[in-house]
Amino acid sequence: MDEIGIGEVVRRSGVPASTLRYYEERGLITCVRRQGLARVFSVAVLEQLALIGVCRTAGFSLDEILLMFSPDGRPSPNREMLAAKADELDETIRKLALMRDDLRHAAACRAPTHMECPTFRRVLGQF
Amino acid sequence: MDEIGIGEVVRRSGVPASTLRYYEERGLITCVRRQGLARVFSVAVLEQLALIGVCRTAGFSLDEILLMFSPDGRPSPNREMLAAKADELDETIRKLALMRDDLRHAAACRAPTHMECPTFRRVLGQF
DNA sequence: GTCCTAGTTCAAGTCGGCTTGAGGTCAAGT
DNA sequence: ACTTGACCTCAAGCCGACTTGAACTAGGAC
Repeated sequence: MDEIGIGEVVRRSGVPASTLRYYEERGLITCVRRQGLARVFSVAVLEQLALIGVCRTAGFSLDEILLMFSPDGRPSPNREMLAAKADELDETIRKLALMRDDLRHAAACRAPTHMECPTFRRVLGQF
Repeated sequence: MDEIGIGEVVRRSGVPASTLRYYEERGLITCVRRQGLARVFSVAVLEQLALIGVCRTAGFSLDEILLMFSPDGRPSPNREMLAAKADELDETIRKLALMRDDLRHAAACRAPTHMECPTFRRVLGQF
Protein backbone atom coordinates (compact mmCIF):
# COMPACT_ATOMS: atom_id res chain seq x y z
CA MET A 1 0.00 0.00 0.00
CA ASP A 2 1.17 3.51 -0.66
CA GLU A 3 -0.69 4.95 2.30
CA ILE A 4 1.15 5.65 5.50
CA GLY A 5 0.38 7.05 8.95
CA ILE A 6 1.88 10.15 10.45
CA GLY A 7 4.36 8.13 12.50
CA GLU A 8 5.74 6.57 9.36
CA VAL A 9 6.00 9.97 7.72
CA VAL A 10 7.93 11.24 10.73
CA ARG A 11 10.21 8.22 10.64
CA ARG A 12 10.91 8.46 6.93
CA SER A 13 11.11 12.25 6.52
CA GLY A 14 12.58 13.31 9.82
CA VAL A 15 9.95 16.05 10.03
CA PRO A 16 8.23 16.17 13.46
CA ALA A 17 4.51 15.43 13.66
CA SER A 18 3.83 18.92 15.02
CA THR A 19 5.41 20.39 11.91
CA LEU A 20 3.41 18.09 9.64
CA ARG A 21 0.17 19.24 11.28
CA TYR A 22 1.31 22.80 11.00
CA TYR A 23 2.14 22.37 7.29
CA GLU A 24 -1.25 20.82 6.72
CA GLU A 25 -2.94 23.71 8.49
CA ARG A 26 -0.99 26.10 6.27
CA GLY A 27 -2.09 24.18 3.20
CA LEU A 28 1.36 22.95 2.19
CA ILE A 29 0.46 19.29 2.43
CA THR A 30 -2.78 17.31 2.65
CA CYS A 31 -3.64 13.86 3.90
CA VAL A 32 -5.59 11.61 1.56
CA ARG A 33 -8.16 10.75 4.21
CA ARG A 34 -8.77 10.22 7.90
CA GLN A 35 -9.04 6.94 9.71
CA GLY A 36 -11.03 7.96 12.73
CA LEU A 37 -9.12 11.06 13.74
CA ALA A 38 -5.77 9.84 12.48
CA ARG A 39 -4.37 11.28 9.27
CA VAL A 40 -3.53 8.93 6.45
CA PHE A 41 -0.96 10.23 3.99
CA SER A 42 0.08 9.13 0.54
CA VAL A 43 3.76 8.21 0.27
CA ALA A 44 3.99 11.10 -2.21
CA VAL A 45 3.96 13.43 0.80
CA LEU A 46 7.56 12.41 1.38
CA GLU A 47 8.57 13.98 -1.93
CA GLN A 48 6.53 17.07 -1.15
CA LEU A 49 8.31 17.37 2.17
CA ALA A 50 11.68 17.04 0.46
CA LEU A 51 10.64 19.81 -1.88
CA ILE A 52 9.48 22.01 0.98
CA GLY A 53 12.73 21.34 2.82
CA VAL A 54 14.87 22.47 -0.06
CA CYS A 55 12.76 25.55 -0.59
CA ARG A 56 13.16 26.43 3.09
CA THR A 57 16.93 25.99 2.78
CA ALA A 58 16.78 28.25 -0.25
CA GLY A 59 15.32 30.91 2.04
CA PHE A 60 11.75 30.83 0.73
CA SER A 61 8.97 31.44 3.22
CA LEU A 62 6.08 29.03 3.59
CA ASP A 63 3.86 31.55 1.83
CA GLU A 64 6.24 31.70 -1.12
CA ILE A 65 6.34 27.94 -1.32
CA LEU A 66 2.55 27.90 -1.31
CA LEU A 67 2.59 30.27 -4.24
CA MET A 68 5.14 28.19 -6.11
CA PHE A 69 3.64 24.77 -5.57
CA SER A 70 0.14 23.60 -4.87
CA PRO A 71 -0.29 21.06 -2.06
CA ASP A 72 -0.08 18.13 -4.47
CA GLY A 73 3.39 19.20 -5.55
CA ARG A 74 2.32 20.76 -8.83
CA PRO A 75 4.21 23.86 -9.76
CA SER A 76 2.27 27.06 -9.87
CA PRO A 77 0.73 27.93 -13.21
CA ASN A 78 2.56 31.22 -12.93
CA ARG A 79 5.60 30.34 -15.00
CA GLU A 80 7.03 33.81 -14.87
CA MET A 81 7.18 33.64 -11.13
CA LEU A 82 8.94 30.30 -11.19
CA ALA A 83 11.52 31.68 -13.58
CA ALA A 84 11.98 34.73 -11.38
CA LYS A 85 12.54 32.49 -8.35
CA ALA A 86 15.10 30.54 -10.38
CA ASP A 87 16.93 33.79 -11.08
CA GLU A 88 16.84 34.65 -7.39
CA LEU A 89 18.37 31.27 -6.69
CA ASP A 90 21.12 31.89 -9.23
CA GLU A 91 22.10 35.02 -7.39
CA THR A 92 21.94 33.28 -4.01
CA ILE A 93 24.02 30.41 -5.29
CA ARG A 94 26.62 32.76 -6.70
CA LYS A 95 26.99 34.48 -3.32
CA LEU A 96 27.10 31.24 -1.41
CA ALA A 97 29.82 29.90 -3.67
CA LEU A 98 31.90 32.99 -2.98
CA MET A 99 31.19 32.62 0.71
CA ARG A 100 32.21 28.98 0.65
CA ASP A 101 35.44 29.79 -1.16
CA ASP A 102 36.13 32.46 1.39
CA LEU A 103 35.47 30.15 4.33
CA ARG A 104 37.81 27.58 2.89
CA HIS A 105 40.39 30.23 2.34
CA ALA A 106 39.92 31.58 5.84
CA ALA A 107 40.41 28.13 7.28
CA ALA A 108 43.85 28.06 5.68
CA CYS A 109 44.89 31.71 5.46
CA ARG A 110 47.56 33.15 7.74
CA ALA A 111 47.05 36.85 7.04
CA PRO A 112 47.07 38.79 10.35
CA THR A 113 43.50 40.00 9.96
CA HIS A 114 40.96 38.73 7.53
CA MET A 115 40.22 42.16 6.13
CA GLU A 116 43.86 42.61 5.22
CA CYS A 117 43.94 39.39 3.26
CA PRO A 118 43.97 40.18 -0.46
CA THR A 119 42.09 37.01 -1.37
CA PHE A 120 39.29 37.87 0.98
CA ARG A 121 39.07 41.44 -0.20
CA ARG A 122 38.82 40.28 -3.77
CA VAL A 123 35.98 37.96 -2.80
CA LEU A 124 34.11 40.48 -0.70
CA GLY A 125 34.22 43.04 -3.48
CA GLN A 126 31.85 40.88 -5.45
CA PHE A 127 29.04 40.85 -2.95
CA MET B 1 38.27 60.37 6.76
CA ASP B 2 37.35 56.74 7.06
CA GLU B 3 34.95 57.39 9.91
CA ILE B 4 31.24 57.63 9.22
CA GLY B 5 28.06 58.17 11.19
CA ILE B 6 25.19 55.75 11.45
CA GLY B 7 23.19 57.64 8.83
CA GLU B 8 25.96 57.19 6.31
CA VAL B 9 26.18 53.50 7.16
CA VAL B 10 22.44 53.17 6.58
CA ARG B 11 22.72 55.04 3.29
CA ARG B 12 25.65 53.00 2.01
CA SER B 13 24.68 49.55 3.31
CA GLY B 14 20.91 49.65 3.12
CA VAL B 15 20.77 48.19 6.63
CA PRO B 16 18.35 50.09 8.91
CA ALA B 17 19.71 51.89 11.95
CA SER B 18 17.63 49.72 14.27
CA THR B 19 19.32 46.65 12.84
CA LEU B 20 22.75 48.20 13.20
CA ARG B 21 22.09 48.89 16.89
CA TYR B 22 20.77 45.39 17.30
CA TYR B 23 23.86 43.92 15.62
CA GLU B 24 26.08 45.99 17.87
CA GLU B 25 24.18 44.80 20.92
CA ARG B 26 24.64 41.22 19.74
CA GLY B 27 28.35 41.84 19.28
CA LEU B 28 28.41 41.44 15.50
CA ILE B 29 29.72 44.92 14.84
CA THR B 30 31.32 47.65 16.94
CA CYS B 31 31.66 51.37 16.53
CA VAL B 32 35.13 52.87 16.86
CA ARG B 33 34.00 55.53 19.32
CA ARG B 34 31.14 57.75 20.40
CA GLN B 35 30.73 61.40 19.66
CA GLY B 36 28.45 62.42 22.47
CA LEU B 37 25.91 59.63 22.29
CA ALA B 38 26.23 59.14 18.56
CA ARG B 39 28.06 56.10 17.22
CA VAL B 40 31.00 56.64 14.91
CA PHE B 41 31.83 53.70 12.66
CA SER B 42 34.83 52.83 10.59
CA VAL B 43 34.07 52.41 6.89
CA ALA B 44 35.20 48.80 7.37
CA VAL B 45 31.83 48.15 8.98
CA LEU B 46 30.37 48.20 5.47
CA GLU B 47 32.39 45.13 4.54
CA GLN B 48 31.42 43.43 7.78
CA LEU B 49 27.78 44.10 7.02
CA ALA B 50 28.19 42.63 3.54
CA LEU B 51 29.73 39.56 5.13
CA ILE B 52 26.90 39.28 7.65
CA GLY B 53 24.36 39.70 4.88
CA VAL B 54 25.76 36.86 2.84
CA CYS B 55 25.98 34.62 5.89
CA ARG B 56 22.32 35.35 6.65
CA THR B 57 21.42 34.47 3.06
CA ALA B 58 23.39 31.27 3.51
CA GLY B 59 21.05 30.45 6.38
CA PHE B 60 23.48 31.02 9.24
CA SER B 61 22.06 32.41 12.47
CA LEU B 62 23.55 35.47 14.12
CA ASP B 63 25.07 33.22 16.76
CA GLU B 64 26.75 31.11 14.13
CA ILE B 65 28.12 34.20 12.42
CA LEU B 66 29.46 35.37 15.76
CA LEU B 67 31.26 32.08 16.13
CA MET B 68 32.68 32.28 12.62
CA PHE B 69 33.84 35.87 12.65
CA SER B 70 34.83 38.23 15.41
CA PRO B 71 33.34 41.71 15.29
CA ASP B 72 36.34 43.09 13.42
CA GLY B 73 35.74 40.68 10.57
CA ARG B 74 38.49 38.28 11.49
CA PRO B 75 37.67 34.67 10.91
CA SER B 76 37.38 32.49 13.96
CA PRO B 77 40.58 30.80 15.03
CA ASN B 78 38.62 27.55 14.82
CA ARG B 79 39.66 26.53 11.35
CA GLU B 80 37.94 23.17 11.56
CA MET B 81 34.64 24.88 12.10
CA LEU B 82 35.14 27.17 9.14
CA ALA B 83 35.91 24.18 6.95
CA ALA B 84 32.83 22.39 8.27
CA LYS B 85 30.69 25.42 7.45
CA ALA B 86 32.18 25.42 3.96
CA ASP B 87 31.13 21.80 3.57
CA GLU B 88 27.63 22.67 4.75
CA LEU B 89 27.56 25.36 2.11
CA ASP B 90 28.64 22.91 -0.56
CA GLU B 91 25.69 20.74 0.27
CA THR B 92 23.31 23.69 0.36
CA ILE B 93 24.60 24.96 -2.97
CA ARG B 94 24.20 21.55 -4.54
CA LYS B 95 20.56 21.40 -3.44
CA LEU B 96 19.84 24.94 -4.51
CA ALA B 97 21.29 24.28 -7.95
CA LEU B 98 18.98 21.28 -8.32
CA MET B 99 16.10 23.37 -7.10
CA ARG B 100 16.92 26.13 -9.55
CA ASP B 101 17.13 23.66 -12.43
CA ASP B 102 13.82 22.24 -11.37
CA LEU B 103 12.16 25.64 -11.18
CA ARG B 104 13.40 26.50 -14.64
CA HIS B 105 12.16 23.19 -15.88
CA ALA B 106 8.81 23.65 -14.15
CA ALA B 107 8.42 27.03 -15.80
CA ALA B 108 8.68 25.33 -19.18
CA CYS B 109 7.38 21.80 -18.57
CA ARG B 110 4.00 20.71 -19.85
CA ALA B 111 3.64 17.44 -17.94
CA PRO B 112 0.13 17.19 -16.45
CA THR B 113 1.36 17.10 -12.87
CA HIS B 114 4.80 17.97 -11.67
CA MET B 115 5.27 14.71 -9.83
CA GLU B 116 4.63 12.80 -13.02
CA CYS B 117 7.30 14.67 -14.88
CA PRO B 118 10.33 12.42 -15.34
CA THR B 119 12.78 15.31 -15.24
CA PHE B 120 11.45 16.47 -11.93
CA ARG B 121 11.45 13.01 -10.41
CA ARG B 122 15.05 12.57 -11.41
CA VAL B 123 15.91 15.85 -9.73
CA LEU B 124 13.94 15.19 -6.58
CA GLY B 125 15.56 11.79 -6.16
CA GLN B 126 18.80 13.55 -5.38
CA PHE B 127 17.59 15.52 -2.40
C1' DG C 1 17.86 80.82 23.54
C1' DT C 2 15.23 77.98 20.78
C1' DC C 3 14.25 75.09 17.05
C1' DC C 4 15.66 71.46 13.89
C1' DT C 5 17.88 67.28 12.68
C1' DA C 6 20.12 63.43 13.61
C1' DG C 7 21.06 60.69 16.80
C1' DT C 8 20.21 58.08 21.46
C1' DT C 9 18.14 54.47 25.24
C1' DC C 10 15.13 51.02 26.84
C1' DA C 11 11.05 48.31 26.98
C1' DA C 12 7.63 46.36 24.48
C1' DG C 13 5.69 44.63 20.24
C1' DT C 14 5.66 41.92 15.79
C1' DC C 15 6.20 38.15 12.67
C1' DG C 16 7.32 33.63 10.94
C1' DG C 17 7.74 29.11 12.11
C1' DC C 18 7.13 25.99 14.94
C1' DT C 19 6.63 23.48 19.82
C1' DT C 20 4.36 22.33 24.02
C1' DG C 21 0.77 20.94 27.10
C1' DA C 22 -3.64 19.61 28.66
C1' DG C 23 -7.08 16.77 27.83
C1' DG C 24 -9.66 13.66 24.36
C1' DT C 25 -10.16 9.48 20.81
C1' DC C 26 -9.53 5.02 19.25
C1' DA C 27 -7.86 0.19 18.17
C1' DA C 28 -5.30 -3.54 19.89
C1' DG C 29 -3.46 -6.56 23.49
C1' DT C 30 -3.97 -9.04 28.04
C1' DA D 1 -12.90 -4.23 31.23
C1' DC D 2 -8.85 -1.89 31.20
C1' DT D 3 -4.57 -0.26 29.95
C1' DT D 4 -1.23 1.13 26.56
C1' DG D 5 0.30 3.63 22.70
C1' DA D 6 -0.40 6.20 18.84
C1' DC D 7 -2.88 9.53 17.35
C1' DC D 8 -5.93 13.84 17.81
C1' DT D 9 -7.48 19.25 18.81
C1' DC D 10 -6.87 23.73 20.32
C1' DA D 11 -4.79 27.42 22.72
C1' DA D 12 -0.82 29.15 24.37
C1' DG D 13 4.05 29.58 24.43
C1' DC D 14 8.76 30.18 22.50
C1' DC D 15 12.69 31.72 19.74
C1' DG D 16 15.23 34.43 16.54
C1' DA D 17 15.51 38.59 14.39
C1' DC D 18 14.15 42.65 14.21
C1' DT D 19 10.91 47.00 14.62
C1' DT D 20 8.44 50.49 16.97
C1' DG D 21 7.48 54.06 20.19
C1' DA D 22 8.13 57.22 23.82
C1' DA D 23 11.06 60.08 25.96
C1' DC D 24 15.86 62.01 25.90
C1' DT D 25 20.44 64.48 24.02
C1' DA D 26 23.68 67.08 21.41
C1' DG D 27 25.27 70.18 17.92
C1' DG D 28 24.30 73.65 14.40
C1' DA D 29 21.38 77.49 12.08
C1' DC D 30 18.89 81.39 12.96
